[in-house]
Amino acid sequence: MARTREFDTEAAVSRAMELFWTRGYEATSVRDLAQHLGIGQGSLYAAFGDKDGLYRAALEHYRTTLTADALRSLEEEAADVRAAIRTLLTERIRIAVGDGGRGCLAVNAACERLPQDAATRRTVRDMQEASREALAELLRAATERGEIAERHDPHTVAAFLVTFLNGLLVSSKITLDPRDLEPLIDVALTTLD
Amino acid sequence: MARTREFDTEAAVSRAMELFWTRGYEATSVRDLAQHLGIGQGSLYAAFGDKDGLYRAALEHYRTTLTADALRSLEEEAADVRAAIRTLLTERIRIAVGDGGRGCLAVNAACERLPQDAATRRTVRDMQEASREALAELLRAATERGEIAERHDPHTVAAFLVTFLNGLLVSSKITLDPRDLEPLIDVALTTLD
DNA sequence: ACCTATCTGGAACACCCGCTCAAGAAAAGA
DNA sequence: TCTTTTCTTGAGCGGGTGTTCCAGATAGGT
Repeated sequence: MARTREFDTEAAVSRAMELFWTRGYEATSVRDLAQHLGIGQGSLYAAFGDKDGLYRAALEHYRTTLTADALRSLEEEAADVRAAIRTLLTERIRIAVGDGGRGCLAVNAACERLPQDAATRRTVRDMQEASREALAELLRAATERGEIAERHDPHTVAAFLVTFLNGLLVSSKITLDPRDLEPLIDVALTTLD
Repeated sequence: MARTREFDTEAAVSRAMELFWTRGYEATSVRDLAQHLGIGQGSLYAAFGDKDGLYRAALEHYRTTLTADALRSLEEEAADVRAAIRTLLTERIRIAVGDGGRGCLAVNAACERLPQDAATRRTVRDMQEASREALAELLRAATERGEIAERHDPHTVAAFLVTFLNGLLVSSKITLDPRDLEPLIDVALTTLD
């Protein structure tokens, strides 16, 4: 009864995410996007409303893929918190130095679009709170097992780790060599002793 | 022999810095800038070359004013490293949450303009290396006095603190309430025990 | 008081932006 | 096969961009 959409929406969002990630929001034009996604501008607007709509879809895509990766990574090493956290942070650095130092889309979004864009603030805050809570639960369990010291509240340590990760993701854009950053993880992990 | 410039260049750079700081590079138009500085666009281009030139001048102004503040702050509490570092980080948070969460111009610059802009990468890297070295020297002296433990190399701890500060400056844009962030400083400072 | 060099604001330029719209193409039901 | 509906592309719209240029103003040297 009607013509079907020719392009895969999720694949398009994924490609848009790549572009926004390395170039930022303002520096990426709708023409660049349409060309990169392999569709016309009309299709883009029909599917996503406007440039900002596509950006939010990209940010949401980033959240889900990253969350999935992180959860998988954490479950693999549930036995050793330190190892689990080290793996998590190391992996995030590895991703962030890619493409000449693209960093983290969420951190980039916060830096470029805040304080003006309230929607971005909410999205990023939600992402970080989810990470914080997952880490807090991990730390709480490890404290119960006696694996780490009790000098700090698990929630506070979790918040510390999330903020430290923000820092690593910024530094990844400046430094590019993971070997300069990885030793900092060891320092951060001594807060668990 | 010639007409003299009517506006104070440094004051103009300072006001440009304010605008770039809260809005970012791309989202700030040359017309906005000229109006905010109270000069015509012709004068702006005569004095700074182009938009990017004014941005670099603003970033340089940021570096000098911030460095001056930081050095003054550090010298005041040279007797107690922990207090000195806590004061430094607290003060930076206080500035970063201002204006609805403007963050740090250097961190914002890195996030918005890297990896494309090599000049910005160099400037920001230099700023951070200077901070790192100042902190490393502070930590080295404190280690000699037996004030902090020797489990980590001072240079590594200094790099850790700079990266952690990057994280705080990002989190300041998202969270806005210093009281949510200050406890994280205590966690970070336990790396010195 | 005149001349010259540099300043001044703002109009004008070419270009690119985000976005819309019209005309044609493709799929599914009659 | 014809119709209907939604897809497709790309030209076009109004407006904003970074930048240039010009006519007038203002200072100091002669």
